[in-house]
Amino acid sequence: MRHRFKIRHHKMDDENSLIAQRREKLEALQARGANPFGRAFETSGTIAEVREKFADDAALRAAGRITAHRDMGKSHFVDLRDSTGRMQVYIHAKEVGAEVIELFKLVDLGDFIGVEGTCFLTKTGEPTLKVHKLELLGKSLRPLPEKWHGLQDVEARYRQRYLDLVTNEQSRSVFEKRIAIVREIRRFMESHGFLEVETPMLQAVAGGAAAEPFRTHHKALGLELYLRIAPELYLKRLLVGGFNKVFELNRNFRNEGISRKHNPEFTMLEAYWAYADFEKVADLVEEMICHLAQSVCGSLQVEHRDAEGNVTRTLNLTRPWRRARYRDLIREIDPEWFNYTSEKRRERCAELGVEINPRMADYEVTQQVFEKLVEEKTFDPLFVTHCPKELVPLAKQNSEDDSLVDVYELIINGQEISPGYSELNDPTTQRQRLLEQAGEETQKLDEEFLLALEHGMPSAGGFGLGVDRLTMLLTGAESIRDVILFPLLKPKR
RNA sequence: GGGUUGGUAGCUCAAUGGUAGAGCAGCGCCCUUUUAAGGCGUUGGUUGCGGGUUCGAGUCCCGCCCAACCCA
Repeated sequence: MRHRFKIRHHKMDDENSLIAQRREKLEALQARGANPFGRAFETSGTIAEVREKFADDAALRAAGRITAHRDMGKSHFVDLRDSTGRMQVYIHAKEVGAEVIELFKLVDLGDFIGVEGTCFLTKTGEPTLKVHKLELLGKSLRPLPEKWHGLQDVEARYRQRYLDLVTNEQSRSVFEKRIAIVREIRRFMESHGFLEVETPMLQAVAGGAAAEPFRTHHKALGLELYLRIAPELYLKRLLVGGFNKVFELNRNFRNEGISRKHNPEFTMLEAYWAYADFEKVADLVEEMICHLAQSVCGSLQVEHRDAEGNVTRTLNLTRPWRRARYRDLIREIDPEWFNYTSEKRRERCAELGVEINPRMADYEVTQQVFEKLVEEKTFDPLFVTHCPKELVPLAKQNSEDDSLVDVYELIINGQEISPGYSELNDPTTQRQRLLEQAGEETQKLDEEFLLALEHGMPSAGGFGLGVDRLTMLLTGAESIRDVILFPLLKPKR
């Protein structure tokens, strides 16, 4: 910003001159008795609201961050921005007191200011506030990223998300959508009679899923604890306790690899519905995701775009969604698949370009085919039902075919989005399954949970829904890091 | 964990092994309604870190750090 402000060119050791200059302006402000970091400032509303109230010659007050400055000599145009929009502000040397001009000389791009001004339209028709009062509300000591390209560096966008949000419109829009998704999930679940509950994140036994947990320690109790990998076993205790419909929408933690689809902490919706089954749950999830798409994207046709704005894919969420049995989907790849010997299946994998390793059991080989040739190629919603029990050991067995379990796996956009179960409520079977799953590590058995089941749990349907992945598919984000405000990164240095 | 690509000024990006540059931002000057304002001038660098090769390294080699993508 061009000012007739004398900069003393003493260079600080650990700072570049841009920061030194701003510090000098800060000191100059303090020397004048101005408060560079401001106080409460009454406004006529958010910037979007101020724009709505805009009327010729009306006096309005607005506050925001300065993101641009156009210096015309005696007159200055400043862009004031908040999360709701942008407002042009006009400062004229002869029409405003010398005090305001002196103050304005010490203001930089990135500073927060509050102004009071009169509405007028410029020659080009831009609604503008002609300033007569100006107050500093927060001095910025570091320059913002460039106005035109914004912050491009991917690493910096994750580490300094605040700069990403300030400069990149599309990034802020993704997070606003995420916020709306979370809000609408709560509204939807509550309007369907589900109660939101909170269950422990610190658990003595990390159960409810097969995943590596994070360990932590409780000092006063001298107790080793785990961050939960799932809330399932506590939510089921609540069914035992007589709650009919419960859900929890919160963080889970898994101490595993990081990828485009995985962050060590991630947000899940998990819900249990007494006297329902996986098919009723599937109906509910279908209805909910359609509601979310409609309210957040305004359509059931969800378009994904590349950086240039070209549509790369359109997901069609129109109901009813396809439901198909696991084995039928495999037969669509190869009608004879289940008549083959183990050896023949492995040969077919090679022909189909599906990589397998020799240690895999037959059902794992089939699952590889499923993942590569069905899941990764399915974009419109698909409920996969009647999975083999080996894949989902903790669900209820099918009453007609005990090699199958009563579950669905919902696939959208080539990813698993939501699993749904007819929940296992037989304590004896549940104990056997958990024992098999725990193997040698019997300390992983949640005896308190099994005790609860023995008191009687109603038949129930349950489901999980990955909120991060759902946000990815509704916003078209390619990476989970683009839908998590502060994804986990290694500390720099 | 493996492979590939990348890390240069506050930001966005250039630079055959031969004096590290541009635009924006900043600073100075001009301009009384501009819109990525404009014009003239100008400051700013431990090229991620550490070694090596070379008369000479941002560039080539080795190691390390961080990130993105792919694979496990």
